[in-house]
Amino acid sequence: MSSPAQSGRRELPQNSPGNLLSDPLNGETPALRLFALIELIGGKDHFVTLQGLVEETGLPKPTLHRMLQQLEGADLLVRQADGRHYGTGARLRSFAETLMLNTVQFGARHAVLRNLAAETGETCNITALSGDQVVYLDRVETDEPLRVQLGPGSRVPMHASASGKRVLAQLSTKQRHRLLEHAPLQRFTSHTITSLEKLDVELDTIAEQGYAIDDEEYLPGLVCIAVLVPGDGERSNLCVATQAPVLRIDKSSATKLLPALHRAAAALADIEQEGNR
Amino acid sequence: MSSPAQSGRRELPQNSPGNLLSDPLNGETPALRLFALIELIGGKDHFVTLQGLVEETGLPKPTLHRMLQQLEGADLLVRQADGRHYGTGARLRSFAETLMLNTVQFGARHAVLRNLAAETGETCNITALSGDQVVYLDRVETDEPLRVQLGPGSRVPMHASASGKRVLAQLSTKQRHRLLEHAPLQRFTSHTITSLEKLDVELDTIAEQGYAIDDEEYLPGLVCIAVLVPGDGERSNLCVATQAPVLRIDKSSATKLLPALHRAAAALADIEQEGNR
DNA sequence: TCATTCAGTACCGTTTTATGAAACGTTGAC
DNA sequence: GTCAACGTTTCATAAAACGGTACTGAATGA
Repeated sequence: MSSPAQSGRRELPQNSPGNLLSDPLNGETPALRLFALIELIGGKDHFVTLQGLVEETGLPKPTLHRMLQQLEGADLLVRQADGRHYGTGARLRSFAETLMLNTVQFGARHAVLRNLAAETGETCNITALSGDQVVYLDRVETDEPLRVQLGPGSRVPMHASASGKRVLAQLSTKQRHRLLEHAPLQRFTSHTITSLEKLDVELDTIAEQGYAIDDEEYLPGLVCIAVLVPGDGERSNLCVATQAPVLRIDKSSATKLLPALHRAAAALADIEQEGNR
Repeated sequence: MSSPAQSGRRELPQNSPGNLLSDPLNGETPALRLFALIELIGGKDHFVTLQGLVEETGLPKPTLHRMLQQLEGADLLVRQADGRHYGTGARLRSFAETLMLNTVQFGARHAVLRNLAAETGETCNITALSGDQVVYLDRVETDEPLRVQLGPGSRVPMHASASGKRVLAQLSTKQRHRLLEHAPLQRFTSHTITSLEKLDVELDTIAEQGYAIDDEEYLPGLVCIAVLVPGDGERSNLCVATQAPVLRIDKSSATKLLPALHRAAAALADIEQEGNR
């Protein structure tokens, strides 16, 4: 029962270039700002004070005070004996442990991915369609010094990525257009497909051959090849992909990776099957 | 002065009528309720759906929907391939790991470890399962000149380490296989267990006897013995372990360290339970 | 095929929280 | 005693969450 087609909307992430990790403490909804504060404090190997946080974050003092109070009340932070230094609380540590313990699913996925990366010698990703963008769920980097940086959690448009195109290709023309019509096909490189007609042709080809290639359509010099991870039904929005600089792998030689990719996809499908209870 | 009756805007939980358990999802401030939702989802070893959460929490559907949307937008949760199951996102996992690395350094954990190292005269570690590998959270080195170098933060495969095997041993056969079957059991030494069947036998033995031994399975000449640090619930992914060259401690003499290890594990469990101070 | 069902999503008036400038307390250094 | 640096409280305003109701589209069934 895969239902990838989602109604077009959403204006949440708004990951504009300058705003990535720069200050998650500003411009977000209060709850997320609170969480970002926890992250900030939890990421330090020393205690923090109100004043220190004021200087570091630029937030008004009363605001931070209220936030800390709230977190302390929830036992997420703990005030030290001197009353002015905050550290992480028991609940937070317990949470971290539970979290790590219950990521069996993720662990299994990661193992498959690492195996694939070892086989291919290149950076490998697991991606999923989320909203109207492709999100990187997990990644294993190659050892090669020459590589592209794109952390897990980052997002990429559908029409300019191998994974995005592969997912789109399994939809009917009508469904594709419904997903695409609300956002223009933005151009990133000279190879980016920016016309709906050309994209349709490309997607039909992809549907036929089973794999998609991003031939420097998003980042110059970066080639990527993606195959679907089959889901319960006939459609899926999960992909596994390998990427490399065009210097090492070009559009034609990329197909040599297909056997390994398909093997990994089958393994991931197995895992997914178990995961939904 | 610790005055328990805090004047102020927020009355403490004081579970109002009709609450099943201590219900952190009701009666709290929105931000904390959001966090409680993350905890709820992160504490499960399977994915959740909107409908399932509605039934479990009793919160109105639109409210939960909004919360999930918010968390997904922040990359704290990720929607699975079918678009209706939610799981923990990359940001959350990365947060958990950072947290464990940082909370371990200062504070009582390190003291326990140092004490254990003094008692045993060998290098001691605290480790945790992260993804599909074992990560070293903290370590105290022996004074002996002959020793092995493996810094904190470094990773080791599950099937070839005492800690990894000890953690695996508490899982069901099915869960173990889900984690292991899709990536080969890589061989490191002639002692490495590379067959699933043999590993299963070994893990069952470990579950029974309570401790795991790495008998030169990862590095030639290195023996390691690990026990679990009990957590809140049944399972834990935290281990404490001692390692030494086979010249000083071999497979049979390693069990002499067990009393000290168990004492340290109990101490660490206490620390986890109580928070600090 | 068309009707039905139901999980998931959007809407929007109401209620609840968060916000932050300013003022107030408290502590400790000199 | 005065000062300075922080932590804490107040309060009018702005913003966000809330949740009943209604809509949508995919899955299911007749």
